[in-house]
Amino acid sequence: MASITLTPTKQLSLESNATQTLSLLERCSRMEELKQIQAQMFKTGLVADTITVSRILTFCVSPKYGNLEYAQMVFDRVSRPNTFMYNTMIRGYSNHKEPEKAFLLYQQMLCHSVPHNSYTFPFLLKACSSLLAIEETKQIHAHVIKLGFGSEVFATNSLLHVYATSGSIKAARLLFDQVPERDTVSWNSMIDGYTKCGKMEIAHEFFKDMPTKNVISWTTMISGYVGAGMFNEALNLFHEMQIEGVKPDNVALASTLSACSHLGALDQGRWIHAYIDRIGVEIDPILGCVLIDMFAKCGDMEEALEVFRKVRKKEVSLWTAVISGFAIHGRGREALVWFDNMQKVGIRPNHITFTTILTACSHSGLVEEGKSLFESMDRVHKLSPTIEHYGCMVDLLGRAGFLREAMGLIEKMPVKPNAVVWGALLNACRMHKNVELGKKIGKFLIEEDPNHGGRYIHLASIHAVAGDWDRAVEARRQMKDRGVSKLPGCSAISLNGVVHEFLAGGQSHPQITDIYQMWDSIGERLEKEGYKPALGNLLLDLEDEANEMAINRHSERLAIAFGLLGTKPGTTIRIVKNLRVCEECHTVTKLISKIYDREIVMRDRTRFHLFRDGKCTCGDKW
DNA sequence: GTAGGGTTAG
Repeated sequence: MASITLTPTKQLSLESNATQTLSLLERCSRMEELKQIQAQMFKTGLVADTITVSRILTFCVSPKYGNLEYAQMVFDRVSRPNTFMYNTMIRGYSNHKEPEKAFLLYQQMLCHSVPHNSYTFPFLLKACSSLLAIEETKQIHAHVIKLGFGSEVFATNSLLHVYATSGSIKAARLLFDQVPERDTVSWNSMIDGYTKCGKMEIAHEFFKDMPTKNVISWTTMISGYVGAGMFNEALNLFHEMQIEGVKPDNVALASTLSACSHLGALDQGRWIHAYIDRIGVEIDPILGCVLIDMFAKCGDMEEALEVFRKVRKKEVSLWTAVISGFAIHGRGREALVWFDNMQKVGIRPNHITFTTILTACSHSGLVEEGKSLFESMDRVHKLSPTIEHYGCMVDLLGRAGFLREAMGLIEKMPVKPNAVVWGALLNACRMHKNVELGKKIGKFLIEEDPNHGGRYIHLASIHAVAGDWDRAVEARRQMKDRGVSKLPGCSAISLNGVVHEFLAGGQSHPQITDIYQMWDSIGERLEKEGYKPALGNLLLDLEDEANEMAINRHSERLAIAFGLLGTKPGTTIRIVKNLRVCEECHTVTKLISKIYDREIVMRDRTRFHLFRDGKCTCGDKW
C-alpha cells in the first residue's frame, strides 16, 4: 500500500475517500500540507467535490495563510463556482492587499447570474471600507435594495459602517434612521463614525441613547476620546464601564492604557496593570506595547522591562517599544544593545524599529553608530529608508553640529523633504546658533505653509537665539495678524492619582491664586540664587507684548508651582505632559530642584527629563 | 432527500 507522508500522524492512504480528505483538510495547518493533500487527491483520482473545493478556498484565503494566488488558481479551475465560492473569494480579496479585485469577482458573479445570499454584501462592503470607495458603496447600496437585502441587518450594518467611517456620516445617519432593524452593531458604527469626524458630543449622545451596550460600544467611545485627545474623558468612561460591570477585554484595556500614557497617569496605569494580572488576561503584544510605552514615558524603565519579560510572544513591536523607551530616556547605548539582542534571537527590525533606533542615537549623540545603522538599512536589511528615516538622520547630524552634512543629506534625498525634515535642521540651527541658515529655513517654511502656527514660532525662536528680540516678537506678531492660531501651551501634572491640566494663560484652576503666589515666591528665591530671566519677568505678564515670546513657558510654570504646593521636600513632582522643554525651562527647573529639594520628572513630546539636585539626566548640552 | 462551509461593529 503506497502512501505519502505528511506528518507522522497525518497519513493519506490510496484508499482514502472524500470524508477522510475533508478531515485531513480540517487539520491541515500549513500551505505545504494542503498542496500535498491535493497532489495525493489527483494521484488517487479523487475528484474534488463542491465542499472540498470550498474547504480549500477557505483555507487559502484565511488571514493566517493569505495565499490568494493559489485560491484564485483553484477557483479558476472550477467550472461553475457557486455563491459560497464567490463569497469566499470576495472575502479573501477584501481582507488582503487587493480589495479592488473583490469588485471584479462581484462583476463576474453578476455576469454568470450566480445568486446572492446574505453573506455576499458584508464581504463586498468590507472592500469598499478599506478602499474608502463611496461611489462603489452607493452602487452596491442600490443592489442591496434591488435584490431584497434592504432589511438584512448584516448588509445594512455593513453599509452603515462604510458610510460612517469613510467620511459620509450624513448618509450613515439617513440610513440609520430608516432601517427597519437596528442592533448594537448599528449603534456602534454610528458612534465610531461620529468620533472619527470629531463630533464627540453627538457620538456621546448616541452612546448614551443606545438600548444595550456591549464591550465594543464602550471601547469605541473610549478610543474615540483617545483619538480626539480627550484623555480624561476616556479614563472617566473606563471607570463608568467598571461600575456598570462590563468586563474590559484587551482592546478596551489597551485604549485606556494609552489614555493613561498620554496623561502620565501612572497610578491609574499601574492599577490597570495589576487588574490585568488579577483577572488573568494574557498580555498580548498590543497590550504589552502600550504597557511598556506607558512605563517608559512615565519614567519607570524597570517596570517596562518587567512587562517585556512577561509577554510570551515577543514580536518586533515589543522590542521596538523597549528601544523607544531607552530612546526617550537618552539611554542610546542600551537601545543599541537591545537592537543587537533582538536580531540575535532572530527578530528582524522593521521600518519603525529603525526610526526608533535612529532617534535613540540622535538623542544620545551616537553619530557614527547612527550613520552606520542608516547605511545598513538598505544594504543589510533590504529596507529602503523613508522620509522619516531621513528626518532622523538630519536631526542626528544637526544636533551633533554637522549642519553642512545634514544639508547635503537633504539635497540628495530621493523624495521631496517635508516640513519635519526642514524642522529638524531648523532646530539644529537654533541649537548651534546658526542664525543665517535658520532664518532662511524659517522664512521658507512659513511661505510653504503660512497657516501653520508652529512655523512662526520656529522662526521666532531663531531670532531669540540671536538675541534679536524685536524680530522675534515681529514673527509672533505676524502670526497674530494673519489670524494663525496656535494651540495654547498645555502642561499636566499628576498628583495623588489626579491629573491636573494647565493651559498657558489659564485661570481656571480652583487654587489659581495660591499658585500665582507660589510662583512669585519661587521667582524671589531664583533671583536670590542669581538667576536672571532672558526676557521679561519670570511668570510673565500675559498682557505685556514683550512677553509674547515666552508664553509657552507659562503653563509649565503654573504646573511646577502647583506641584511644589502639593509635595514635601525629598519627594517627586511629575510634570507628565509638556510641549517642549526649552533651554530656559531647563535652567529654571534645575535650580528649583536644588532649592526646593524635589525630584522633578518632566516629559515632553520626545524626551524624558529627570531633574535632581540641580542636574538633569537628559544629557542635552545647551 | 440538497444542507453543508463562510458574515457586520472597537
